[in-house]
Amino acid sequence: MLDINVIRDNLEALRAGAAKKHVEVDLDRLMELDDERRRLIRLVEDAVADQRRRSKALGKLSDEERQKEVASLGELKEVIKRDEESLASVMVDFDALMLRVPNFPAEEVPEGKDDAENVELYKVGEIPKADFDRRDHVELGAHLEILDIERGVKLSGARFYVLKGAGALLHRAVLEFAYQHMIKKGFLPMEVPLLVRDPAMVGTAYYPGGEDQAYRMERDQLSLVGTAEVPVTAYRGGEILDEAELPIRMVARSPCFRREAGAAGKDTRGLYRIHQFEKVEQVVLMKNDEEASYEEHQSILRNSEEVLQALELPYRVVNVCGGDLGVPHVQKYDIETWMPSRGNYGETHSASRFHDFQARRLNIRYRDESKKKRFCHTLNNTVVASPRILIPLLELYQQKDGSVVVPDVLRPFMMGLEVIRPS
RNA sequence: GGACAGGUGGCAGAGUGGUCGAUUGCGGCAGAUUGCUAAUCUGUUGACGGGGGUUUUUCCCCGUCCGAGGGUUCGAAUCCCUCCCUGUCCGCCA
Repeated sequence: MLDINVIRDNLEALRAGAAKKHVEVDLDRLMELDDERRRLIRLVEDAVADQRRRSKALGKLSDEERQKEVASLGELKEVIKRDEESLASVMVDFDALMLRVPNFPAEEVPEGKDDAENVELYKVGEIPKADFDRRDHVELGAHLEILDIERGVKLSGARFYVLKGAGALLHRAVLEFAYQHMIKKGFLPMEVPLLVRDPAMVGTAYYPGGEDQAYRMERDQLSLVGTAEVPVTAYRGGEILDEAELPIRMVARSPCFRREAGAAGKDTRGLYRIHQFEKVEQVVLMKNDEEASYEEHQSILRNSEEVLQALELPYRVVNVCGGDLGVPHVQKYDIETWMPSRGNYGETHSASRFHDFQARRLNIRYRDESKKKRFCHTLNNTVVASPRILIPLLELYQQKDGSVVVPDVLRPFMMGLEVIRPS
């Protein structure tokens, strides 16, 4: 959410920003609603002040005067009630529209309407050539008996899977490796609720707009999170922090649930697009400083690159274009890891910078040196998401004989297993 | 799930229809006192919104906020309803 005053003062810049993001938002209507809202607030408050004064003065009046005054106040009460109802109805529309006003995209965000126009910034690692025909992860997984998609679908439907044996171990190993990597860097490990109330979903800007992508337990009014970003970012919601506490760097490992509505028929093979996966996510809460925020964005991007480099997986970093940005974003970098079966890089990480957009919705503030309250800045990035990362891991580490070598850094997390072979 | 008791300012804790935004204590901040510290004394001390003023800071006026939302009333922290949360006991349960 943006400050209404900032919106008023930068209306044209915001229009341009929304256009860059290819987001439709009726800012003229917002201005009308804001004018009406301010007018009604003044009207109601002046009337209430009058009502209070006259009500208090009732005791000093004679019986006859009091009777007349009470009758007159009764009429005033009706007027106030009517105006309050008008205000409430304007506020409903105003608040709903405010939640849909997109954040300003950064200068360096490229123009473009969808992910095809994301701009590659750099590549790391050579794409290895194999002197044999590689199997894709689905075939390989079946051959090694570590991945069972058929029975996953039997249990839960399309886009579900079962990992077993060394597959289950590899999944947990890559997550644990990433988790510990972040803890060593000073991030605070967190275990958080995965079912959250609406304010957490709205605060992180998944709602409104993303309702179709989330599993919502209507009976309990809770949503299964699609990322630990939601509970971890919302964790300090409503609080006023000490500046000395900042930045707060947190890391959480959690299951993630996504409906993938609208993706029917897309990426149907294998582990790429699934309803349930696990992710290690880094989240930063920091002071309200655009330059520091930018630096932190670079820093959380590097943290994840370190994980891919330790796994020796080739990847590239892209600067996400306006049309592929979400409503809350200032800027986003995706990391795409080389996936032989796709013959291309596939998205494995997403590093986001929001300025105070989420913090304003979540009401996370701190007192700065001059004791002034300011909204924090928030950022986050994937550290690793599995099983999607198992696609390049299995496909690139496979040997001619159909076995898969376990990357060195993961062996300690796999009870020393060095090579995955059929049982 | 059932029964009971509660939710008041950073914390503790008064207040049961009318100068209550709220007694008091602790904490915080400022000052006094004292070689320093501690102790003591004095003062001060919330959030959000609207308007004015300044437009960096300070300031002034008004409104709202006693878990949330609704209701009764000329007037609600105080009465009523719904929901949320906490505690205790019972039931169920990984």
